[in-house]
Amino acid sequence: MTDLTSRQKIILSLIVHEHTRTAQPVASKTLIEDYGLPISSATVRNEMNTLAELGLIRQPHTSAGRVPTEEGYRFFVSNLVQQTVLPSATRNTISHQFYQSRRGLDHWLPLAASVLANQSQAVSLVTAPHSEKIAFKHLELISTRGLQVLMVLVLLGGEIRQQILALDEAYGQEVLSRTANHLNQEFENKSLRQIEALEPSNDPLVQQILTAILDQMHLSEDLVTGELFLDGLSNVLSTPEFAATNQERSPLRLLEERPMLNDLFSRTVLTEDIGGVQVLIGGEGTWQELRDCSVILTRYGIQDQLSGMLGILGPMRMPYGQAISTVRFVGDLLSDLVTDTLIE
Amino acid sequence: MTDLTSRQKIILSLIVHEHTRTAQPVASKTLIEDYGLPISSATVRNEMNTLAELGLIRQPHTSAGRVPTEEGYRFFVSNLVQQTVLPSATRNTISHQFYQSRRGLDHWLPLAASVLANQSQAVSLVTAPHSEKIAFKHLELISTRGLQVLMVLVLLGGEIRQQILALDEAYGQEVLSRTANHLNQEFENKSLRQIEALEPSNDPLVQQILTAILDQMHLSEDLVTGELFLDGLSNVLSTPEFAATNQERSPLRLLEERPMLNDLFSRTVLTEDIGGVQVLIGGEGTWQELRDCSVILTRYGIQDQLSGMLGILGPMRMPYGQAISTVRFVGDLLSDLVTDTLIE
DNA sequence: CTTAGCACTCTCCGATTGAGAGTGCTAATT
DNA sequence: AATTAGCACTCTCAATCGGAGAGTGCTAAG
Repeated sequence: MTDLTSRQKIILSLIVHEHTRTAQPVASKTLIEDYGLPISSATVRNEMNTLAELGLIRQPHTSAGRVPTEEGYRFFVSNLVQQTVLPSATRNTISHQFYQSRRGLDHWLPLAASVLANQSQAVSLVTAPHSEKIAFKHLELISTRGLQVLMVLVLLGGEIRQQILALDEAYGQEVLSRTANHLNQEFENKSLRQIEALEPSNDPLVQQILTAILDQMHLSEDLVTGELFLDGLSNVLSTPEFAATNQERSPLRLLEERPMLNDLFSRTVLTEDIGGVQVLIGGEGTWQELRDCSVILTRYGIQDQLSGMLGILGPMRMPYGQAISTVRFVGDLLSDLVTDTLIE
Repeated sequence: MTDLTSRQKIILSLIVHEHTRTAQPVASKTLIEDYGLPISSATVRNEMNTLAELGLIRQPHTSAGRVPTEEGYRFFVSNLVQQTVLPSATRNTISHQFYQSRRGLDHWLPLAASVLANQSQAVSLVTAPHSEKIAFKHLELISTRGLQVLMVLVLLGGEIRQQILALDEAYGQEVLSRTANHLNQEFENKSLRQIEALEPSNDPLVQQILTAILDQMHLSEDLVTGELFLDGLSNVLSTPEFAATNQERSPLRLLEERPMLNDLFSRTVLTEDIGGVQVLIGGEGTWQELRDCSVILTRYGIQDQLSGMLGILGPMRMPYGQAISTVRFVGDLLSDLVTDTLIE
């Protein structure tokens, strides 16, 4: 598939670049004039014909300029895109924002979304990191009033889940604390499966709490529950690709449908895989809504322990080089932060 | 201001109703044909002239039908809107969703947003409830590794805040638990101000933790940090009022700007106040972006203790009766739930 | 005060037109 | 064999025009 002459590659790159800039079909004359190609427009047109036969570019209509096809973008991203290095000033500014602020994912995740959106001028998505293996870390029972007890459950990895329990019987804070401590010793670092396998207790209080703990751990197992941070919606509202001309078919709809998003995230086999950064171009036949869009995703965190997804969604006509670099950079940054603050 | 004849009120109501339905200017003939008014179109036109002089309706251009003005909608909402009662089937369905699911705000809030969005076919906003007075409830220190400690802070009202502390010196879980218990006894139910007023401890560990606690309590004081749940974006993407024709001026932009949102929420003096539900029509001169939109808001929770905001944002042309009822219903529902599970 | 009647105005839609952009093809050149 | 100049051709886009239709405002009669 790499059997393009170097001149054809240059021309394809230029078409992609120019079309990204102007959103217009690219004329042969534009290329030689604006980019100073040392050949004539007729030659460019001949090459364009070849590229069109290969399905990499197309004409919106006879006698118009050329536009990259989905395939064309794919070829470009796989073979031609040059990773831009973010200017060190930009990198420093971004890092600084993360390291100066209070430590904690609750700040970092929205911040990551914000940075991604601003840098890429697209929509950004960041999911909260999620443990591969759910395991118990710490339990706390806090008496509130009447039969109500606030249960705070900390999982390995640092995920915190809370629930209000309505107990069958009133217990003092004294008893609750003792029970919690007892369970803390018994369960520490045990996985969901291990806890499930333990034989049930006779104590009704323990039984009730155990049920709640298992409930919460099961919930935490589902990706669906994880928090999702979005930003940059306003960046794309005005672009034609996101306009809701085609009623109800706007790509933004995807962002509100958790099942679809999880599907998107869990798609491990993506067509383009650039050093951990995955590029999904034009919905890859699966997502109608993304026909004119691209998604750039990466996983961050710690392999097999605590990881999340982060990426951007923008028009297919997108500065891929910069976008990929930005996603990678922010991903690496978050990975470092997560590693530093891992609860184990 | 209520000095309209009853016939004028009927005509205004019908114009509002019809325009809400069709989004088109309303002709005099339409009113008598579709709504069976026992008068002629000429009479209707005369009345329309009066209404136009009062600034309640206007013509987009000479010889077109009439459209309600901002003032017209305001008059309608203040004087004419009839609160529809949600069908009991609908009410039951909604209640059921809340009461069947696991108890906990983390489920209820997104659910409320989803219900509001579906019912109103507009964008919904729900903020997490927030304590008026920040006060300490419970502290937990969990040793993780090295110098790192996970601090979990429960505030009165049930808000949970977590932070990872990097201590100066390594302490065992033993010491941490003792310290936490000690602070729990000393601080229980104390407000931020009271804790600030206490004289500092000599223990360096306590000092460091106290700093973190106060930091977190201060953060919790800012509305800005509260979580915000949105839903129903796709409901309005295709409506002209939300289209980003006027670049960067889409009402949806507001939803990404926390300062603006807080401003909106904190605006206590709203022009229309219907039994706790506030209706903001056309941005009220303050929000340019909302020129063609309306916001229906209400506060839920427990007065002076733990409360949040919830509401919808839709086109000015909106079925106010139903929208107001829905907002009120969901607000009351959440208030009940919050009251039931209050941490005190 | 209400209404029938009618002229008037303004929008909307389709058809028409001309200019301009950009191509494809052919024949000449390197 | 590859490149290029030249030119006719095609298609879009924007502007213009005109007629149909919707809806009003006004006047005069009931």
